[in-house]
Amino acid sequence: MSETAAIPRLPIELDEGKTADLAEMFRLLGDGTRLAIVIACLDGPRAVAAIAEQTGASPSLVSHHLRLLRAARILRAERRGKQVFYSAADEHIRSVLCDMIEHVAESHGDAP
Amino acid sequence: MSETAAIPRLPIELDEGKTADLAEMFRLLGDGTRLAIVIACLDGPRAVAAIAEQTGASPSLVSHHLRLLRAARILRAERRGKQVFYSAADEHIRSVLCDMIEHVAESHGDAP
DNA sequence: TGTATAAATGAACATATGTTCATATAATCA
DNA sequence: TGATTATATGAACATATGTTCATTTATACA
Repeated sequence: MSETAAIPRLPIELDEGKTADLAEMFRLLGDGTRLAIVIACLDGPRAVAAIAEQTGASPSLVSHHLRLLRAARILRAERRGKQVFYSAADEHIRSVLCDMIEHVAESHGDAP
Repeated sequence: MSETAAIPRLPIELDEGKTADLAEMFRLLGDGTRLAIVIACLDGPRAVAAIAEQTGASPSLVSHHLRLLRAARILRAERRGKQVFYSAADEHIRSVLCDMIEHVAESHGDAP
């Protein structure tokens, strides 16, 4: 409404390195298959085969993506016998997804 | 702390199409140059040349990226004379960034 | 031990993507 | 009008990236 509103700032100063780290995180969520894998792991630990079935991707492809997601600490792995269960590393991932969902929802059509 | 906590769910059901839309948004933030451009526009409208200077990218490259960010409604454009000012389309973008910054901060080092 | 199941890994390939350079459009002012 | 500044656009290229297929590692069970 006004042109000089008090807009909250980002919690840190973003130098080039931190920006690159951030971008890397977004890049990992920026693939449909990988994002579906992350979403499949949001509601609790899922085995690789289960993720493959739910997402429609091959177990091999899922495993490749899981390695990246695990390395980035987006997902965490836990072995139980022959199976390895993956789940979200923390709640920030869920928050990020919720905010982006709201953004997409508002962008698609309802201009006040 | 317990193994069956009440975890809040995502605000919508994500079918394949919506997941792809979401991924597309993350993909756009998943490039260092593009993310720097978005960040440069968070604190108010910035002209293209100013964005180029702040990010160190060429005006041409910035313009290419701005077109994608504008099309995805991540940034909005406003012309004033010869210059075009870009700013964040809504506050969700900022929220997404804040959450991801916190995620990266927690992932980098402090395991309890 | 050997067999079966689950997951991980490596190589190879097709495609997508970021960047640069040259050129075009838009707007202001002499 | 012509000249200058500010963005935008298109083509071309080098590189990155997602996927598949074949192979390997790991665990459980007979």
